[in-house]
Amino acid sequence: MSQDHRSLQQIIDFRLEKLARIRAAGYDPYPYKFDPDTQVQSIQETGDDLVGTPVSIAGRLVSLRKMGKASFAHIQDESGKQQIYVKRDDVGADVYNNLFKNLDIGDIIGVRGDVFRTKTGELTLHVRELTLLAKSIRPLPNLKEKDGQAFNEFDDKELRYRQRHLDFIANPEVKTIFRQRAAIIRSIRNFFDTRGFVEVETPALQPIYGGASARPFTTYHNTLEQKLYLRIADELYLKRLIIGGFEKVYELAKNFRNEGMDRNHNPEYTSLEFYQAYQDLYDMMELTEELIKTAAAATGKRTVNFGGKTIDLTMPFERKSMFELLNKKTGKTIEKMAEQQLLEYAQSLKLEVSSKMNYGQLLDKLFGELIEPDLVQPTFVYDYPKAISPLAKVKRNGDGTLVERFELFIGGMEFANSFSELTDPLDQRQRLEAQAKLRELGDEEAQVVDENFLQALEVGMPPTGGVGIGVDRLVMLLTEQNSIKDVILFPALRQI
RNA sequence: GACCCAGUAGCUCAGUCGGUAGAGCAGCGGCCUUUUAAGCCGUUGGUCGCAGGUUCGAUUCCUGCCUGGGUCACCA
Repeated sequence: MSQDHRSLQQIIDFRLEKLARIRAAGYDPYPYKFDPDTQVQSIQETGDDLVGTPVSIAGRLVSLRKMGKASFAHIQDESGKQQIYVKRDDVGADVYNNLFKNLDIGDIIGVRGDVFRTKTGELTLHVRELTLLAKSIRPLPNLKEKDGQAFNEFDDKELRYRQRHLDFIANPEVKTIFRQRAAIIRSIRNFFDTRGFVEVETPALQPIYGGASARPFTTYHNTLEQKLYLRIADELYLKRLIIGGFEKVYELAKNFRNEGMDRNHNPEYTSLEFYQAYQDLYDMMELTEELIKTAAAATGKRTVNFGGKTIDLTMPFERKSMFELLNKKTGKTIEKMAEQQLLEYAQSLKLEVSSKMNYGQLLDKLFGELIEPDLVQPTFVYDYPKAISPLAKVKRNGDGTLVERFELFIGGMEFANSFSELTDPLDQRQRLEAQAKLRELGDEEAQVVDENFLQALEVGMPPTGGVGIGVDRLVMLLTEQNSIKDVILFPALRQI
């Protein structure tokens, strides 16, 4: 408390004095329970039919208008705000003078009374009994509003993220984003459960990290005397489950990536990965499309406004090969270009490329710059270069440079990544060893060789389709938020 | 990591072409038994993000740093 400045400390001191007066008058400021029989939303919905009916509600005091021997106030519960009318002659002089007069905005109270309509028309609870449920000793932001329009709105993003509880009190509509998030995740679980998938949990602490190209967080286990990594993906463990005979698995996992943060990236984020034995990339496309449409339906939206563009989530998703998109955009035949030609072409477009980049990285760069931003309506892009896809099977009937991989783009952003999973253990070993060479050359995001995973693959893995989806991004899309911080309850911020 | 913007009372913000600051709300005291951004009278509260520099004097100008936001780069 000593770090509070004097003006704030003064407010806290006044509230502590009130707390003491309440105790001295024999009221418990922090009692054990209260049983409200109604939520305020249902009072407002029922309307005049409720007039005269006794109800009890509980919530936080968010406005207070004292007029001597009678007062109006609003209390806010999870469902909304309710005006209450507290009159000395109805609650009793002792409660009014010794308890009610020592209340502040922010206190949590329970009230029993009956409903009436004031002369200005607001359905109001006429309080007969008032119980303090928690005394607040630290002030809230201003909560003034009229006709739904807030004054002195609590909208400083830093304060809102650092003190989320205040955000939810001052801006209760923000809670709907997180209710929708819960509904989306529930619909995802339901989607897989009804299709016979098993939900699993694999290690977040891993002795070797893998399954994606990213930099990990490291930690240390004292008893094992061993370095551990926080997972960047759960892919390799899920594949071991497929090898072991689980044929359909999914996991909603927190991943941790030690990389930059911005409106699309939080260092810890939620991924969905699912794998189905005996299926391939094209089966996964269909499953992914169905899944996203199911999740969208859970929010009741058919179209969303995302990044200033309207996206229709009911239409069939587009399916395009990377070259088809690049050729159309550039007017060239990109697949006929060799690495050197691709480099020169990218340089001619003034893209940031270097001669150290391989064929796959160059193609990925071109695609990211020229095509991704235009992929507004949901589009599956397939035929990825092998060099940047070490966990995907080579494209069937191809020349060996491409793999069976798709990524799903919506609103210019990547939402899903999928492979016909590489199941050839010898090929997989070579690809991971190639990644290890990239690491030696300084690519900190290149993947590492996981001997345990390779040995599992050697036991034999059925043909399998697998998909990874960024759940936070999906929530962003479906709740029309343009920052990942707005769909994560406590986004990462620097400690101050 | 680079660039741009911001940080003044508990909250929302003004302001100082350099002379150590104001408002509304909240708070405190008083009046008020159907108010609703309640009202009326009175009133407390600030290391002006932090640290240096220039200056007789810095919250204001300069430099560095901290925190957040935005854009870009990388990634999901």
